[in-house]
Amino acid sequence: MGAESWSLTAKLCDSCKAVSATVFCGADTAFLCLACDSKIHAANKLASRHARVWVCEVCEQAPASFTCKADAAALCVTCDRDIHSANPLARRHERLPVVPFYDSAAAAAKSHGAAGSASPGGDDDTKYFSNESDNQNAEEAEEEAEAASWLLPTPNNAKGGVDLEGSEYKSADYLFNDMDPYLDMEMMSGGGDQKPHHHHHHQHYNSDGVVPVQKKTETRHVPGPVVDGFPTYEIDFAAGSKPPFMYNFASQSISQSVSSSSMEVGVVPDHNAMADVSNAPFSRTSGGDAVPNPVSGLDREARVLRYREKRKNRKFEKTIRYASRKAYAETRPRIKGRFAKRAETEADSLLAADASYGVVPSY
DNA sequence: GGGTCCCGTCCAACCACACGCCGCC
DNA sequence: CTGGCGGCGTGTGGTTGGACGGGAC
Repeated sequence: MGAESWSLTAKLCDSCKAVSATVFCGADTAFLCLACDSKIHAANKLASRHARVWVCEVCEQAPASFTCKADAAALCVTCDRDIHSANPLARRHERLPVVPFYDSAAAAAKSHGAAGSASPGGDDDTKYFSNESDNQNAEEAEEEAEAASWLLPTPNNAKGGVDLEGSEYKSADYLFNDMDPYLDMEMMSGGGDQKPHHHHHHQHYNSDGVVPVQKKTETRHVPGPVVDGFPTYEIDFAAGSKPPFMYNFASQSISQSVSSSSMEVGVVPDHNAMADVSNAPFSRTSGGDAVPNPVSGLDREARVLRYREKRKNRKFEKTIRYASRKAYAETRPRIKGRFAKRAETEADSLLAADASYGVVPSY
């Protein structure tokens, strides 16, 4: 799964014009495929210092500006707003400004699993959840980090362990202060999110849920004015931290029609709003020459739909941590679906089978 | 419009046990 | 400090009962 599987045309590599672009080089203002990126940016020392970012996974037309941990996706400003302005839960997704990489895109893809976008080689499932990889430790660390990003601090934690003056608690509070509590409940169930430990749909907003929140990181997100229910950020990067590779994040009226929830419940998008969104220009922080307008409203709608489906399949599948346990569970006897005690004879035969396994029988 | 019934959908709970983890020696 | 051992907790999947939503009456 990946860029190739998207039926709509992704932006082509500015260099070879043959393959869809997966990275964007700000210095060159060029969209490049993996191969060309490696070729070009390994050419000399100067080129190797070009900061690159992934191309947005949704529109595949613009440089990613944010990485959504919950969606495990890199999104451009417009798509980020499309998707995360939809509802309170989506708004709570922890998004971090995309950090540019200077290494080869292939290497960056390996080291920045969740930060990647339109996946190099096309298979971001592998990137996010490669289960048989050689790089087991890095993978586990990545998984842990991702899992951690999903944990919602309980109010107790927020009050006790987290500085109330910090942005973490305040931002969550901020994000919820205007929410419609009955909006987008299906995010938790229909969307296949990690299961809440409470009963049924209407109880999903709980303090101990697993819905991620905007968390305090090395960056400080200072909520600005809410634009149509969506906060505008002023991101203040702490001294010492690298400035993010960002594009403008202009306040703009935005419809909530293009959203995870609306898509998932089949609400017909407001095409006027779609056009409004898709026509939103994104300009570069430097240079000022405009990047081509991403995609039409319908294209965007289709892309977002595909993205949603992709995310659903990818992100919310049950994660098997121990394949051996899975294998064992599948072979265990059951009674009405419940694990049953293994009959002694069966256990004996299994033991015998184990004992004899690999032993050359003697006659 | 409100109440009741029925049907379809969703999901937490249940079970046994191998294995990972941790403390102890 | 290291390795072995033992105990405890965790994770695993198919089925089911209960709860809920929505439509019909």
